[in-house]
Amino acid sequence: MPRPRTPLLSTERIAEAAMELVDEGEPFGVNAIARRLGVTPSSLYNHVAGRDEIVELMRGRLGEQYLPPAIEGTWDVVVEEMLRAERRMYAEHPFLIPLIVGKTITDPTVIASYDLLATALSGAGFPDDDVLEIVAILDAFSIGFGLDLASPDEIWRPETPTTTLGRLVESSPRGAPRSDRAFEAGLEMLLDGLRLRLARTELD
Amino acid sequence: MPRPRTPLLSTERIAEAAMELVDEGEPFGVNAIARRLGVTPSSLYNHVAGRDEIVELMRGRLGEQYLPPAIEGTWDVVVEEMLRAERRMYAEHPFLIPLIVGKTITDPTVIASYDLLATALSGAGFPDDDVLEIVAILDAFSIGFGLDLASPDEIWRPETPTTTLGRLVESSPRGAPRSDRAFEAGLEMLLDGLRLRLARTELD
DNA sequence: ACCTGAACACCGTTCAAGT
DNA sequence: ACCTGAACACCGTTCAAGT
Repeated sequence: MPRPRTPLLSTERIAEAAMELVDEGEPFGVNAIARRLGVTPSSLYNHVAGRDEIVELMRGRLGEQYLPPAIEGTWDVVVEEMLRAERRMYAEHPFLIPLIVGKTITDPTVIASYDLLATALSGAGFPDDDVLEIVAILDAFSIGFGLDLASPDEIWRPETPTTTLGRLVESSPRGAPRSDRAFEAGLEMLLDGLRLRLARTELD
Repeated sequence: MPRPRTPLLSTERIAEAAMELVDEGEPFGVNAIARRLGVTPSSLYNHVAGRDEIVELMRGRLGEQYLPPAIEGTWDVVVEEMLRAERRMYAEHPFLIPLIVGKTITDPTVIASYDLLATALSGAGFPDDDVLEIVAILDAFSIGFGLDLASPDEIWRPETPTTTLGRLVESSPRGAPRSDRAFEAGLEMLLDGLRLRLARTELD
């Protein structure tokens, strides 16, 4: 069945199938996507350059869904809203995180949201030299807590005796609730820290 | 050359070859390790259970090299020393990070260092329910900034016009120096935030 | 323009065979 | 006990052939 009159594939259909795979926690790959679409792996190469481009397609797709194109309010509201949006995104699609980690970001929607953040920080009075550094901090924060969500329920498996860790691992909440509490506490620290930093900057 | 009188392999030699591969940024895998050791891939399975166990071997190896078995000082000194140790570890072996991310930690040395941290926090007066949450924050911080080191030099590649990001990406420092500055700033925020949190706890 | 099928160079893992 | 070599079920990617 070569060259159907109406195309079987498109970047959208490929991205959609890829996201389904990722959300179900299935192993992600070109072959698996092709299987899900009832098509041969080589067919995909008529629409995308390869595996990496499919990952970037997913990043963009989620960016459109979750990241606000504009935010009203002071710089700290922008930071908070953006981090909460990323948090929701990662919480609802945790398995995407290991795939996008360490890949150059090119998707326009996602670039635009980093730009929004950088513009807000710059406008608030953070020196140019500090802005990208702060964006890096925010990113580390976001990715770090995102990975916390993607982690196995059992992060530590002590096989030797411990004085504190073992006891806590037994008794403490696991999974999403613990991670959410940690995120909230971390977010508060981060915002306080940034406000303090801006106040110090303004003293100069 | 089957069954040499003195074994060609051992977990140590395997871990060593694996680390060499990772540090050189070469693709990591069972086959590549075997090639480097001048041996058949299947030989490795006489010493390790598979790829995942080799990754955990590397984690343990680095833990022994970098993580202090004990730290003198107050809880915040413990936190700072531990994070700096992890930072050095990740900075000198950035390509390991994507491999260990999201894998259950079993290595005794690494478990012991998390235990050290948990014991210090618990002894300082942080409530039991908060300790693992804080450890999760520290971990997110550490991994987040570690990944920042493992990232490509070019994190963002704007292909559409931006108001602020593009300009900053052109002019700002890249790579390790930017990441180091961000780490230091983040560490300070984190420690201030935790001290504040403890002070609040002690008011109750 | 868009899909198939064969082919290529890889993976990680298992297992019988050899000493 | 420890290594080899063949085998298996996968990968991602390329490319000629077909309409």
